[in-house]
Formats: sequence, structure tokens, C-alpha cells
Amino acid sequence: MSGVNKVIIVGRLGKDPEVRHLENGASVANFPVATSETYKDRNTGERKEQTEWHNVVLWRGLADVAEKYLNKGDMVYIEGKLRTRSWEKDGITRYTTEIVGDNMTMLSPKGSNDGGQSTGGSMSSSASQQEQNVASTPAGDIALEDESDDLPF
Amino acid sequence: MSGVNKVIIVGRLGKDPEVRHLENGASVANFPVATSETYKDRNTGERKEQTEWHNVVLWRGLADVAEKYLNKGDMVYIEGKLRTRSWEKDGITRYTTEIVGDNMTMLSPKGSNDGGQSTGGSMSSSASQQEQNVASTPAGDIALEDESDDLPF
Amino acid sequence: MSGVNKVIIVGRLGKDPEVRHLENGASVANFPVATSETYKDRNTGERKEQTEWHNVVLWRGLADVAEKYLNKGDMVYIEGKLRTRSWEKDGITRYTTEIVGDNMTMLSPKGSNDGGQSTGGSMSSSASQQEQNVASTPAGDIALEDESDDLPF
Amino acid sequence: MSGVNKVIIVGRLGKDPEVRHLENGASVANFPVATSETYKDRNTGERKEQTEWHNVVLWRGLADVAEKYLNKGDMVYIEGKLRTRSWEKDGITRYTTEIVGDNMTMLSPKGSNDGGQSTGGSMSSSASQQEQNVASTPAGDIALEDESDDLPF
DNA sequence: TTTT
DNA sequence: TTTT
Repeated sequence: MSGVNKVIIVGRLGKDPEVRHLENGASVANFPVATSETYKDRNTGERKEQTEWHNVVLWRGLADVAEKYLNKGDMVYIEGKLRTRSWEKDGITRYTTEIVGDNMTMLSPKGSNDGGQSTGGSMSSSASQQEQNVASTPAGDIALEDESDDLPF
Repeated sequence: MSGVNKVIIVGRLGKDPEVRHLENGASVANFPVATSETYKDRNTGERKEQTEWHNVVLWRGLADVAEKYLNKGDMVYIEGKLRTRSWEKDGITRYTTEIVGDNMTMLSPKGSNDGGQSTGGSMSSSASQQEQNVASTPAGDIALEDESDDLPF
Repeated sequence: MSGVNKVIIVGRLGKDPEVRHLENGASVANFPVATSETYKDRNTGERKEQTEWHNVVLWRGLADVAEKYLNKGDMVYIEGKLRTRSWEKDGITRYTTEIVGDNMTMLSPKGSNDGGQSTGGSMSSSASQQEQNVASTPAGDIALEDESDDLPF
Repeated sequence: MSGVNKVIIVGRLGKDPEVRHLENGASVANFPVATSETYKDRNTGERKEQTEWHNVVLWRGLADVAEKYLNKGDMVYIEGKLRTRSWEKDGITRYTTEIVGDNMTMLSPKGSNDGGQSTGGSMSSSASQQEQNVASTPAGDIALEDESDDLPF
């Protein structure tokens, strides 16, 4: 059987990415992203904000991009899939659901969190869960050197 | 701040929906949905299947549709948002991530699980998290009586 | 039969929205949005950018939000459906495909296009293709007064 | 600049796929897909159906899968991007908007259109717009032999 | 816990 | 031009 398992979020990083570099050369980035929505309280009529936190995991090239360019507070578009992992603690099985991203677009103006450039822009990166090499042009543009995007159709 | 929190899955129900009817008249349906993907084991070269389980929650009209028409094994398209709830057990805080659906399309042929009609088809339902009344036409078509879909644009 | 017809874009407005106010009180906004992707030319190895233009249509409350807050150059997240219209010109039938949005999140920092505030933020609006009233809080936050979002689940 | 350009449809093929095999070895499949939604006429109160037609284009491995397994009437999940092409006819520029699919899941029970097996199922295929080889197991399962899906994370 |  |  097969199916579809797709998540799309646009939100802000709650922390800087934590990036680990594995023995096999792959890197993994983890960071929380908040998405919030506004709703009106049924009883009080007040506007309230409901925030949802998502655990995002990025692999390889996307992890490298996250390490270099993403900071706490940045707004990102993340597309990926849900994965629930189980782990033991004190003899108790616990579950964590993560978003394993395979596509990311940075939505915060460049340098907005570190005193750099101030005009808007976004950077986009895409991964096919394969090996990727990250290139950064002088202008700060980011692209994954990936055979998969040779053709624009 | 605001953002986007969207999930789309296509998969099969692992169990019949469990539906509760709340005191205030609202109904809630819960059921697990499996999405699976096929991948090739890097070492053995074997095709393997990875299954992911999702906890789906539907409210009101969609819960009623689920109660009436969804069964274990059925294939569904679910669109919704992620919500992580925490709950206490034995003094330990645990977390569960659910997909709160606001749109559903039934993809299994009608009657495929209960000896009914045999030709294919799908039924679609949409909710705006507001009051809904469910109507079922003689032909088995399902629709939420909702002011919101008066116009087709 | 039923199905799914969903589009999600994140891009920049090519022009200010054109808003018409219909006799029946409804408003409609039209504007083009550019999404671009970067790819590597197979022959030259050069980085190239491919831009795609989308015709976006918003109705009622979302049109009002667009009229008030969206400007050429702004980045937006738009979620909606595809609709292809045909029209006659010089006796020839022509077709136009549009994205009819039912959800929008403004991704440009407030005031970034008119000399206003400079720190980031986003505003989100959602429509269920029903009547909407737009409220703007003093802080500039936007929300559609819609029964549908009374509850945050 | 970068952005997001994503379409997701679930609908039925209006015709068998037309597949062309290009000189360079690549194949391209074209076929129309109908998505429909039900709405209630504001004046008459009648249930009506609004059908939208989408021009789908698949390349390489996905085109091969379409050629082998997709038929008129089949239900499919297609994920891809919008692309508007212009072409000349009688000195007039015309535009066509297509969905260039990069992910497909077959939702019709196998053999439902050719007298084969009768129990439900779905087949899924994914492409990264790179070279793909299609493998069909004896059981009829489909997979793109693609380095990119070696790992299931 | 689904399905092929 | 699909399907129920």
C-alpha cells in the first residue's frame, strides 16, 4: 500500500537549530517552529492566539542550510512528512511526532536577525533525501547542487 | 503572529472510528490512519515498506460522516492541522500529536467493506469548524449543509 | 463524484490588488503573484531563475484585507483552488486559469512597502467562502469575524 | 527570490494518457483530470456539482507509470506545480496552465478498468525530476528506482 | 492498527 | 473529457 503524508507549515523558529554531524558525513538539524492562529473566544468574545509547536528535523543539505542561515525568530516555510518516533525513558515508552522536512523556504529578510542586510527576500532549498552539496553565492543565495533540479519544468 | 499549519494525508483506517457525542451536542470521531511509503534498503537492495500511523480527530459534521460511512480499511483523504496535546499519567506528562481534520474525501468504493454497492466512487466533505448538518441523499452522497458552500467559486 | 483541488503558493505581488465592489455588496480582488525557483542549466551549468505568474482572486473579506494591506512587492502565502474560466474575444474562446484563494497569510514585514514599521511579522486571514467582516485591531492585526473560527481546535 | 508553487489534486482521468517518447529518451504523459465539488445553489436550494478540469503533465518515470497503469476513469492523487505556457495560433498568443506532477498515487483499485483484480489498493510513485527507472514487481507494485528514496526518514 |  |  502507499499513500500521502504531507505537512506544510509557515512559522517562526523558537530556538536556533541544533545541528549534529554524523560519522557517515550526514548532518541533522533539529529546531522547534511555532505556528499560531487567532480565534475568538466563544464566551468572552476576546481575540485569542493559539500557538502550536512543531519539532522540525532536516537532513543533509537542508541541515547545512539551516545551520548557516536559520536563527531563532526567523520565519520559514517547511514542507515535509510526519514521523512519530518512540523512545524509552525510565522504562516508559514515549512518543514524539516530528516533521521531517524535504523542502524549505526562508521567509525572513536576510540579515534581519544579525544586523546584516535589511531589504526583504527569501531563500529556498529543496531536497530529495539524497546527497546534496550546498553552494552559497556571494549574494547570499542558497541552492542545493542537486541533479534533480537541472530542469525547470 | 500567524502562520500556516496544514497536513494532508491519504491512507487507510486502522480501526473503525470511535465517536463520542458530547453534552453540548457536538460529536467527535477518533481513528488511526496509516500512510506507507516504499523505499529500497540501502544495504540489501530490498524493497521495504515504512508505515506511519496518524491519529485523526474529526468534529461535528465530519465526525457524523465518519461514524456513518467510514470503516476500518477504508482509504481516505484527510486535510487538517497538527495539534499536540499533553496529558498526565502516573504523574508523567505525555504528548500526543493529532491531525484535526477540516476536510475529508472518502476514496474507497462505496460498500466495499460491508457488502453494499460495488462500483467505485468517492465522497467528499468539508468543514469550517462550525455547526454542520449532515445530509445523505438517496444515492448515498454526502454533504454538509453549510452556508459556506453556497457558491462554487 | 468529489475530489481535491488545492493550490498553495508563496510569492510576491506583481501589482497592487485591483478590487471591485459588486452591487450585491461583495468585493473581489485580483492580483498577480510570482513564484520563482532556481535551477541549474543543464548545458551551461549556470544558475537560472524560472518565474511563474499566478492570477489570484480573492472574494469578500479576503478581498477587503487585500485592498487594505497588500501592495505590489509584498510576499504572501495563498491557499486556494484552481479555476479555469473561458471568455470570448474577437470570436475566439480563450482560457484563463486562476487561483481562487480561501486562505491568506501576509509574510512581508508590516509597513515594509510604505515607510511604516520595520520589524517582521505576518498576518493571517482565512475564509470559508461565506460572509465575512473584517476587523483591524489598533495593532494592525487582521481577522475575519467569522463564526467558523470560534474554536481553536 | 524564491517561493512555493504547489498543487494537489485528487480526481479522475477524463481520457487515457497520451505519452510521447522524446528523442533524448525522456517520455512525457499528458492527460486531463477532473475534480468536482458539490455545492448548494443559493436560489433553488438544489445540490449542484461543479467540475474543474486540470491538464496534467508527467515526465520520465512518472510518464512511464501513467502509460502502463493509468486509464480513463481512474482516480489519482497528483502533486506538482503550476506552469503556464504560451503558444501561438493564427497569430494569436494563447495560454495554457498545466500541472507538472512530481508525485502521483493511484487510487483506483487495480484492474478496475480492465477486468483484472477487484479488491482495492493504491500505488504510489514519486519523482524528483531526475532520471528514473520504473520497476514493476510481479504483484504489480510500482516503484521508481531512485537513489533518493533509499532512506525512509 | 490498515492495505497490497 | 471523468465519476456518482
